[in-house]
Amino acid sequence: MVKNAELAYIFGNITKILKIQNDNVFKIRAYERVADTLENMPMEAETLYKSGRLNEIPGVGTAIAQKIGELIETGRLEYYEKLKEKIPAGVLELLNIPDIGPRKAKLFYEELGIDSVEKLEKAALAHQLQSLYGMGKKAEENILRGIELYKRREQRSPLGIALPIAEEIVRELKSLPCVDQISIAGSLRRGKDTIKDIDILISSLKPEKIMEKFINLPQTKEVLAEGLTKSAILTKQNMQVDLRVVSPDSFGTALLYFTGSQAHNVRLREMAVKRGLKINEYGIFQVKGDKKIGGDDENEIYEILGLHYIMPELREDMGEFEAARHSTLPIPVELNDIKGDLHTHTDYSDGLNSIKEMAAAAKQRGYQYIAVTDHSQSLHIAGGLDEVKLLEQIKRINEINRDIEGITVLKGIEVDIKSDGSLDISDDILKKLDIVIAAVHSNLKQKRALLTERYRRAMENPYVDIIAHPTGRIIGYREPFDIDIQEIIRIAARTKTALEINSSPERMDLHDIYVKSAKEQSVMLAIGTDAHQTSSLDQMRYGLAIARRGWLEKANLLNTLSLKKLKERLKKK
DNA sequence: GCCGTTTTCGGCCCGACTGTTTTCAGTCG
Repeated sequence: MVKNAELAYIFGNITKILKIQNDNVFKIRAYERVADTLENMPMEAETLYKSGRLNEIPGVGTAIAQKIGELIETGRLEYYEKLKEKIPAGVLELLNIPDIGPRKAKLFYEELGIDSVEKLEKAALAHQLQSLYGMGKKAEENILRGIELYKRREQRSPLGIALPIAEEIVRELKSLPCVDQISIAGSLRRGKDTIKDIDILISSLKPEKIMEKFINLPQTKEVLAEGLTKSAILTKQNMQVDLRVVSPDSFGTALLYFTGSQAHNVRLREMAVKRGLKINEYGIFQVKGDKKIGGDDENEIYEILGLHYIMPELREDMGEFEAARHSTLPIPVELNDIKGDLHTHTDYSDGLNSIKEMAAAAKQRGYQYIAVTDHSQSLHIAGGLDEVKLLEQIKRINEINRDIEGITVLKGIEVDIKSDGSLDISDDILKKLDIVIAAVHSNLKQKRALLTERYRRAMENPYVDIIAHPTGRIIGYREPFDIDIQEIIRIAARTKTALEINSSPERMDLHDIYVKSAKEQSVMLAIGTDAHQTSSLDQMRYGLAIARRGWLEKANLLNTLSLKKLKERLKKK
């Protein structure tokens, strides 16, 4: 089985090589588009290939269809092999570094023979890059900073990437009859926005059978460790997966132990000691006589320690013990509390699906409403809407709302906040919308005070309801903007502007710690998937993880409100 | 390389910013 992800990876690499070779930009775009589509489409390309329907994939014509066919049939692609002879893989790696594009990669490779990140770093530290045409001191510094970022990205994966990989492995292991209980553990279970490796815990009386299956999974690229209680593999996506197998009567304490965080566990064990108890991964024991008094159920451990159950997302030793003792733990918001998505795109800008398709997909997910918030005009590349086109879309949505039942499409916009804090769409037009999301997409390196001021102006606009992806970070690629986030939270509170929890895996923005402080200042939050296609509406759960880690309850979120209540709550137009 | 059919050939989203230039290339989104 050739996975879409593998095809996407290869077409992505072809794209990169063609860019470095300075090939026809439209040809490059064609490959790039296909790589992107392959990665995100729900249907397996191989399935389509077998029924002769590859050309149904948008952007796939005869040439690319032939190449996909060759890959599926033979596992390799002659065209790709030839390209790789000219540009080594290490040169492609350079493109993942911020501030390095095809031109610089080519320059470094041809002039200095740089074909790896390590060599690039060496050359930069030796100030060899400065002398190259078009390069200078600052460019060299930027590259060194980019390498640092890049290295960190290598270490952690976004929740939205790691979780599906983990779930697939869990599904496969679960098929073994000797598996008693199975759970994802570690930071992934705690819903952290980025994950270093995947931890999976199984209880079983036949660990050898489980380990055998595990190290021979189709995902396995390399076996890092192999034992009866603990094994580790590296997947084809270079993600480390640790598997632990314990006996059924230890599942609860083992899960507690492997879920962490370490700080949480330390506190928990300290509390046990004070009660003459001892917790390890095999159970909770009375120190006197070493008598086991529990261990098969997580909840039981908290109970024995006189605590309410603390859900994994809160286990960071960030006040959860105190809250558990005083019965002030949040009542966690659940996926079925979510009544709608407040940040989506359609084919009016850079989305893939029509308004109707997005609405139908939202309805299918049990929502009452979906806000269509396409980009505004200054984001040209995303096909941002000018006022004429926006008015046209408003009209279209009114028609659709008359036609469809069971879901309401909210008329919205993701309006660009310009460098001076003014908006990209006039108030006269904004007031015709149900919901206005404002976002910064340009001039990202403004000075802290200036950028914060820019946000202030936007939030003070009477029509702005939500600030999208407030810190602007792209995980592993772009640091959060240099903004005074606490000041922004204060302004949000004063202006009754909601802050977004953007669910797209690479953003996961606002970060949980700021979500919590926003809640503490009575700022409303709104989870938006930023979906550019129907399937991405499912990313809601990643934003939900942030919300839960941010101690949010139903009442702290705009999109747990019914349609009627939401409309009352949005800024008065 | 894909797409459409008032085009089977000629289009195909491009503006802002940065750092390096002395008029613009490279990167980003």
